[in-house]
Amino acid sequence: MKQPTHQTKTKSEAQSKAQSGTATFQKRGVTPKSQNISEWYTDVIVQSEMADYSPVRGSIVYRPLGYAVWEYIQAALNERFKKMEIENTYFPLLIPESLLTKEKEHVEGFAPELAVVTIGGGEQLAEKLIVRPTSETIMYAMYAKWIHSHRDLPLKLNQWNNVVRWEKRTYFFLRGMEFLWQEAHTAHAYHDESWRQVLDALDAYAEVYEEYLAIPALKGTKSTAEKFAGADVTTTVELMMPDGKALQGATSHDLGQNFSKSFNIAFQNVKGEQDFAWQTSFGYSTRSLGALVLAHGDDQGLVLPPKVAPIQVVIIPIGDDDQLIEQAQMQRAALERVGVRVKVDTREGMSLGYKRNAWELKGVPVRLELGRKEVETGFATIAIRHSGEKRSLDIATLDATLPKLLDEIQGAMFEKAEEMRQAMTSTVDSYDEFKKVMEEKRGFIHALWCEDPACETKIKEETKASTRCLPLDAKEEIGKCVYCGKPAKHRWVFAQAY
RNA sequence: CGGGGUGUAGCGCAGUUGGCUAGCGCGCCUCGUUUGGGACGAGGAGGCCGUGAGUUCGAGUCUCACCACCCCGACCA
Repeated sequence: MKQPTHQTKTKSEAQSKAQSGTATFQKRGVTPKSQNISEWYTDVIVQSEMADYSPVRGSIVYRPLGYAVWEYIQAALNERFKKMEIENTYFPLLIPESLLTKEKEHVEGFAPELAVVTIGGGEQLAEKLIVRPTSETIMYAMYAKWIHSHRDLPLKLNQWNNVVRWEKRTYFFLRGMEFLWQEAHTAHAYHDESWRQVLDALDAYAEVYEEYLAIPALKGTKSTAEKFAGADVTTTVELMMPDGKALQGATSHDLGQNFSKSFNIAFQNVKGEQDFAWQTSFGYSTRSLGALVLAHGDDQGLVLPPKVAPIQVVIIPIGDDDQLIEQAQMQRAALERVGVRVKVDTREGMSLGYKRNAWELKGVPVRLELGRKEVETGFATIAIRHSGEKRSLDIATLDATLPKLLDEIQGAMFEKAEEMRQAMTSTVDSYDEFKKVMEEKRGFIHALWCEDPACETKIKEETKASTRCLPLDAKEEIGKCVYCGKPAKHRWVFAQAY
């Protein structure tokens, strides 16, 4: 089938869009999600003003709406890190080349996507500086300096920063030349303790995805081929998107002693012997914003779960008489007192329809309309963004009913995402079945695999599906590899990755 | 890195076999009338036609080179 190119497509679409306002319910300028999810995705992000393209290739600008969502995520993670006694720090952006090359697997993993500074102050640098693709190396150089005794452990530091990876192809939030994330790096005296840390971090990630972004998270371990360069074990939270592709939501790595041996992070243990620290690292990036858009958005635009919505309730006064505006402001004050984030849209010269569409596009969970009718009856008209449902609520008790409604929405959005994921999850026992699922609907596929990387590669080549993880709760199941028929012990989860 | 496409007003685009003062829609500004699902009228502002060279009496239009961006595939959070 011939794929029309983006440009010729938007050309014809722009024409139909301009004229189709009355013909369909389509949001002006937003490609329907079902028609082309990738165009829809970009349209929604740009037009909701979450983010925009920048003059730098592959790098985007996080606009206030996008950044505010990121700040809620940061707050949620910081809270959890604090409980784990992880402290925030900041390390340099530029890393001396010699440091980066210390861990062999690590360099090899990142070499193709490094940005390198060779000139500084108009002069060739004696040693090149690497723009960090991640900070293991520079942090561990310092860890070596700071850690000498078992009493210096555990050391648990996090930083919120930006990293650069020279991606060939970029995509809003999901894959960028520069992205924002947090990277935490811990060092421990014992492996059981560091492994516990790996899992605790993974739990925190899953919690934030589920409780804040309302997206179910599948926890598991990565295959050898998919693990982080330099890690012994990589654990992951995998998310299912509505188009049947999986997104790696965050990763938490057991680094063993790989880095502590190359960076000489050594300490004297309780017995007085020299030992190398057991390390972990874990990260969560702005890719999660992409997951949020994909998972919940619809043809009307963005849909934000209340917990990460900068505006949870928008009040639109219908008409511009002063009493009405005053009513709206009073409601806002009352709602703010109970912790609801509210905006009153008093902009003049815009029709009601225009405002409704504008706030729908921006994903505000609840729209509250106050007009003559509402004031007379004492009941406000409420529109719920994610379901499109409308309700009538007693104005006098909004400060009690709206917080409850927001919780209800948060829960309903998760339920909906969970149903979608279940519908997108299959268990197969033959390769024919496997291929059929990949052709028809994709999604998560649970299949027995012998854990031979050769099979993994073949499956990926033939179906585009790679191993996403071995779920943490997977039970041992003796059987035959879905591809080669050799003995297999576990059912791995496969999917096409974003 | 391979394949495709596009550069003309803030955005989306049209611009005929080269021709005179470069156009349309949306958006923007001013004034007025409006506001229960993207309001209307009148007036107005806004252009090194991606960059450079060439052909020509004359280039948005033809030729060449370059640059940039977008889309599709192999790698990555």
